[in-house]
Amino acid sequence: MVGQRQFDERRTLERARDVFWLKGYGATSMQDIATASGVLRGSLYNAYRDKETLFLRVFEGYAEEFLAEAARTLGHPDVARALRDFFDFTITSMTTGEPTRGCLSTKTAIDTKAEGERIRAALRELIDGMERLLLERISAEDARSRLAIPPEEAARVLITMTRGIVVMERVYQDPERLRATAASLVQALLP
Amino acid sequence: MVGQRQFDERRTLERARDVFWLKGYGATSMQDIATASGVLRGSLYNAYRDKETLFLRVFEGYAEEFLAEAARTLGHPDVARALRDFFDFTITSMTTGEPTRGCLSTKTAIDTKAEGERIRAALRELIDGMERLLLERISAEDARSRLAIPPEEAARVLITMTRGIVVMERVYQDPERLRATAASLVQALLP
DNA sequence: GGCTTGTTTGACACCTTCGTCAAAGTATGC
DNA sequence: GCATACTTTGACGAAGGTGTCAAACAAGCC
Repeated sequence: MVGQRQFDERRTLERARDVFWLKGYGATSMQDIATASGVLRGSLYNAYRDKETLFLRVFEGYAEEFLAEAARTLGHPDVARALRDFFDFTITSMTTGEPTRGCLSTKTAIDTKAEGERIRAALRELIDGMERLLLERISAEDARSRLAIPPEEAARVLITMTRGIVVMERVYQDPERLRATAASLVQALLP
Repeated sequence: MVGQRQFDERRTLERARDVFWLKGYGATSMQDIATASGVLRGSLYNAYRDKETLFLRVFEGYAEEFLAEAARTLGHPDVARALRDFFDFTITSMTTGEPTRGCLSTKTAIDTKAEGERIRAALRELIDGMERLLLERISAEDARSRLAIPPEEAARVLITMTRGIVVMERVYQDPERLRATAASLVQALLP
């Protein structure tokens, strides 16, 4: 290789992620990312083709990290506790920052400027992954018998609930309320 | 009055609502609304001051109508059926149109370009109203005893779930799946 | 008819966006 | 030291955004 990339790719993608996360896909301009990363717009276009492709690259890393951390939070031997830990993780993640950053995947799902099929597919992949993790956990011996409804249904209710919590965070800005709602659901699913 | 408004205000606000609903607040331009309504941009600015004020005006009508219809759907004497009817109404509402329009309040809640305090307040008002309706219904004699968790908590879980369903609609475009998820939750809350 | 008062209209100023491109720069291999 | 192959850089074009404003207009009142 000759004309080598001058900027730190890892760092740049991280900055891009932060901007996309905070402002959302549609409201983020390439200039925003250029400013945040210190890489000129032209270089970004040269390296990543366009905004959508750059975003997909960023989202890939985000999803991977998110799933890895989520899996860790589901580790507690008591199912109810594991689920609360899981919700706690997502809530902490979305209420981090000032102003709070919310949830990148949900922002993207709702963003009308992010309706391309590639983005949709990436979103589905992440949500499917989260649902799979939840299903695995609540299908375990100890959980299965305690569930109020079949594990497949419970997993879908749980994953849908995380999305709802994200929206409520935007409206009420109250993490405690979110945790309480999550705990209520867990209570109902594991009576 | 002398210089009277030339355009049909009711019709214009309806068109504006449709555009906001489809594209979301941030992605909608005044020109979009001008085109959809046939009213020139200048007239819109003259009549409504700016985009945010116009939106608030539109949202007011939307919220009122939504609450009225939601209240109607909760009327069935059997609680479980009433709740399913309620979810059915929201799901039908968001999957109407081609492409499906989703949910205006959720789109607005997530839109980073709609972070003004007036808009936030309007959103809270609507969600509070929906929660109140749900709480009233499930606090009724017949329901209270059947609930797996206290009615206040159940109401909050339910309203949060509607928001989650909106997000899942965006990702999977599958109304049946949404209805199934809603039914699962109702099943868990009313065992 | 003419005054008043608001609406309509189209042009305007100014800013931001995306994506492109030619020219300049630079590290490597030979 | 020079050709190669890629990146960087700044300018560019075309499009679209918000909000403003002066002039034209229309309807009622006297």
